Amino acid sequence: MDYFSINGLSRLDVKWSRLYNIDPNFLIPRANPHYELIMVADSPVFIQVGQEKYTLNGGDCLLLLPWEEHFAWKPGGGSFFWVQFSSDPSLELIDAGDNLTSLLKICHTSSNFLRTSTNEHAGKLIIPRLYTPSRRYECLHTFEIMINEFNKPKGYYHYRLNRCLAKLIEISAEDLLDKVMSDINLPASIITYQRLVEILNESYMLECTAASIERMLDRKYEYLCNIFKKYSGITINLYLQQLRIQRAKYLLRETEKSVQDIAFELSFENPLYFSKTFKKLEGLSPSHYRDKFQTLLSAGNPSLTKATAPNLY
DNA sequence: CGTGCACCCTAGGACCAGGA
DNA sequence: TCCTGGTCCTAGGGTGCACG
Repeated sequence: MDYFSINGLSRLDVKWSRLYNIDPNFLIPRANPHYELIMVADSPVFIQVGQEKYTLNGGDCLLLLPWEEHFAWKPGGGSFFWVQFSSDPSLELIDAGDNLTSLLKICHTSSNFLRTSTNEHAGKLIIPRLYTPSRRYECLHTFEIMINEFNKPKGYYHYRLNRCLAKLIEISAEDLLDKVMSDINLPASIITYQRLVEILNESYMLECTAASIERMLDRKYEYLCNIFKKYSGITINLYLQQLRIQRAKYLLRETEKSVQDIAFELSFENPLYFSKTFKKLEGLSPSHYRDKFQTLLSAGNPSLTKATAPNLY
């Protein structure tokens, strides 16, 4: 069984959505450049994807990858809803050999608590290639809404289409999570981890020492390092650095404060060390970052404001 | 602001205790 | 016996300082 992981902050874009009544043309192999989600309205649907033959019944869903060849492996059949969409970043195929339970546990409990600007810390959703949603009538209804929006486009219909697609993906991911995780109680260390993240988020601009964190959580710092690394995949120090540099970038863009003042504001006792850390994480020094931003701002793009300049976040 | 260096603190692994 | 929470130990990475 194939599974895919999709970043919780992925940009989903619906390209097309229709109800397809199966006709003889479906015997001819076809492929398209986008992801395609199929949901059977009238069964059966005899569909072959690559070498795999499926007989889908009402309510069954199947996810096809871009350029994946598919066709009817025998004549006849009913109809299915389909939606084509793009995703940025792309969906990742998960090796069938992986332990799905631990993977879901990690996805369910990990880095989504971290408050940084990078997409890699967004929670991931795991969805199966082939599934029958428990809320199938809600899914069918959602497909009907999408097709209606597509047939009579008005107002912000494209935005509503994308929301519908996100809902279909969410239902699929929630189903899988419920099925696999129903008998698993999350360990107490998750609670400690959540409280730790909360403390880091609130105090990253102040002096945040190992001793003070130990006091606040009444746990050995070594243990806190362990669970933080376990659930987030990064170290406490790196996370604090990311939060501080994120704030530094904002101050460099939006204020006239000197690099030294910003360093002190972010509890860097040594401005030189601040520059070094900034360069390590961002690839350029604070002053270069500010210069680059100013250059972009005055490069003639009238829509570029301080709050919207790209490539610098 | 970049680089080199020395020192110290952090993080990871080993280990233990307790509970199921 | 396995799993989870927690502690101890130590290698090496992080940090701060000096200098160009």
